[in-house]
Amino acid sequence: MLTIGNGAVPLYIQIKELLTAKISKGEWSPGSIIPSEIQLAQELGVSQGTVRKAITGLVENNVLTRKQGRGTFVSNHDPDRSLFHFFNITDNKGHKVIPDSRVLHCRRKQASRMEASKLQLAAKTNIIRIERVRKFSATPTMLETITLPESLFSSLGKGGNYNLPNTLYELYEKQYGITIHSADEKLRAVSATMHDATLLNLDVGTPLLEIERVALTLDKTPVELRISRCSTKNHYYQNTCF
Amino acid sequence: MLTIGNGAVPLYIQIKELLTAKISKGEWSPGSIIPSEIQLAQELGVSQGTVRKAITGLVENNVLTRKQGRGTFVSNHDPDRSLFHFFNITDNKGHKVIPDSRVLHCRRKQASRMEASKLQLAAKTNIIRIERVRKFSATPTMLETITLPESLFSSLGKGGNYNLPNTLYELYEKQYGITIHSADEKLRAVSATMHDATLLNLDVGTPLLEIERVALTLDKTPVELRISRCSTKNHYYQNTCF
DNA sequence: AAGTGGTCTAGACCACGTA
DNA sequence: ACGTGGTCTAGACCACTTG
Repeated sequence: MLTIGNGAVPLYIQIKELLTAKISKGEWSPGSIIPSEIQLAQELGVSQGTVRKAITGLVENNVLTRKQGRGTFVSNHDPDRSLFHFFNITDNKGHKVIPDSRVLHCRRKQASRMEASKLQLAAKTNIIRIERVRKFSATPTMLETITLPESLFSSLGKGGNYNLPNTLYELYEKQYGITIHSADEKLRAVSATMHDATLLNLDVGTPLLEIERVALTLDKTPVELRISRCSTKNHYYQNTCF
Repeated sequence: MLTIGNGAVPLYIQIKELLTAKISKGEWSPGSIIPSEIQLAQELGVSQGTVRKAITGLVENNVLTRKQGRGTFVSNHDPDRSLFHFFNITDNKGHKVIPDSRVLHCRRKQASRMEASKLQLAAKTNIIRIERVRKFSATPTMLETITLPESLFSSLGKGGNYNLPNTLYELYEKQYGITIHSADEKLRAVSATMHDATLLNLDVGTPLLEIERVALTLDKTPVELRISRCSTKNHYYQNTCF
């Protein structure tokens, strides 16, 4: 089962990859319990300590979640014990407030050059493009354009059903079996266009914070492109560096 | 030496705090080697595994650095094996390029309300305020205003010596014994003022990315406030979320 | 009571760097 | 050759959850 030998990859790394693969392949699904450390150790023919070290690494990566006395679980996007927020916007007091959202439209199109490139799709692949406004305490603050490969989310928003939940990543997981695990964000300052200005109730040319996010699954496949244009009059983007 | 008992804090956590304290107090200085795991285990009357677990935690926090065959060292800001970059600006291809910098002035003032608040100083405490322009491949791109408590950096920039190094954190460490360990950043989009526009060779009103950074020591004392206003025409702020 | 993760120990062996 | 960190084992005991 496991490779062993001189100059080889450490056992706990191999186990980490093995467990990661099981989750990526959907053999263990988000929220479900995995075998106990002792059980895994027996199956793999290693000591409990080695399995433990592998699991510890995955817990630190937010892939698994341990619950003392209960067991170890595959992390998920449930709203309570949420995987993580991915939401770095706070109000001017530093409080994280989740906005509500109103979908403006949800259209099927061919990927633009930029979308195809960011999502690593062939040119003109079919995509779903959602546009929505997010409000913080009744003030429209963010304008989001979300692009998804049609092949992975084929039923999404069909039949004019724009009543999408606020927490899309939960939907991706439950409805389409796709768990977002990490995201790359690029931030720039831009000027509000006429379109932005109308929807966010601002003057044309107002500086906006543009967040271009590519969301990735556990195996680093890009599955969502999200471009947010955000008024930073009463909010800011918060990041802590170590 | 160590507290033990039921419901107590785990040993490895206590050791972690003990080691952290030694570094905070300057008993072990940046770049220097600490006693071996075996030595520490004997001194503290615990097993090597427990010391190891404590050290592992600090390595993950970038407080210590392990070198196989040599020993464990207190992390520092040396340019080669650098502690970390704290620099999230990249060019449009995603390459991290370190800019050069030109100091415009370095003045002794009383802290503004905002500066006193962010640095947790009493009102009107003496501070040093540095303003500098940073260029990426000869193009002026960032305008930085750096505020430091005068009490900690008393000799800095005295006698009109504005010839400050590009990597200030290295200077703080070597010259003033202050090691920056983490930083909180708040990002907003703002309009270029006349002042910004002149120095960055832009039009007034151009959107700029403003980064307000408070840099902290290991014991979470704020020691630097840095406000950067950055043109994002050819660069962006990069962040990866997990 | 039984099973799970969480802490801690003692010791073996390996890989690496220095002298 | 020696000392360092890196991996791995086997087993003890504790804390927490569930039946």
